[in-house]
Amino acid sequence: MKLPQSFYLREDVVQISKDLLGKYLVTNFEQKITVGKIVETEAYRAPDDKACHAYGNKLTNRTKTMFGKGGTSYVYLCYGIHHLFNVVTAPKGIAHAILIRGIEPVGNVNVMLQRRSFEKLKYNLTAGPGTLTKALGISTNQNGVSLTDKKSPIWIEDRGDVILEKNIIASPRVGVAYAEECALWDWRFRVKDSKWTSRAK
DNA sequence: AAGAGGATGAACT
DNA sequence: GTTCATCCTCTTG
Repeated sequence: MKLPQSFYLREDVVQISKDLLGKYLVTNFEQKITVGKIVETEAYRAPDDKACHAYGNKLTNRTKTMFGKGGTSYVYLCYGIHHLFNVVTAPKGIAHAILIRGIEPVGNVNVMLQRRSFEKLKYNLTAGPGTLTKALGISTNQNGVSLTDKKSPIWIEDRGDVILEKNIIASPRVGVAYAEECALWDWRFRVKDSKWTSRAK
């Protein structure tokens, strides 16, 4: 079943990041439904997190999506190449977001292979925030869309999988060395033993 | 108006 | 381990 708005409106973005592990990210573009099980996430939290785009509650044309109501998508272009998909959480006005960093392909895998120009299935099909968006067909066109509307092309499902706390590995976030002391926070979460997470650096 | 740099990935040596 | 593709966003003047 589709996660309800209440799931996203909570204010503990770190807890929600862990809750998202084992949930299913689904997209539906051009009548092609693709599904991936979430196995890696990262939390970002304004105003105190220096790694967050909205650090200090900085409001710009880009970050305004993060201030929206929990349960919307935040997609932005990274390095001019990669479209990174985030889930906005907390009530409107609080800029929290969760970057989806890794999924395990489980539905319509052949469509994902096509989108990535892969001949056959390999672990790097969907490991990493820039690759999974390509496999699922997500781009900055979907910035700000709802994840809970009936007609939304992106949503997240709970299919009953439970990831035990002991099977969640927490570590520092990747690529945020500039964030000083916040770079050490263990806000990156992944499912232990999953082969579909991005490689640690 | 211009310039620097980024929540990365892939292809190199 | 290193390099580079590539463009939007934000800061500065």
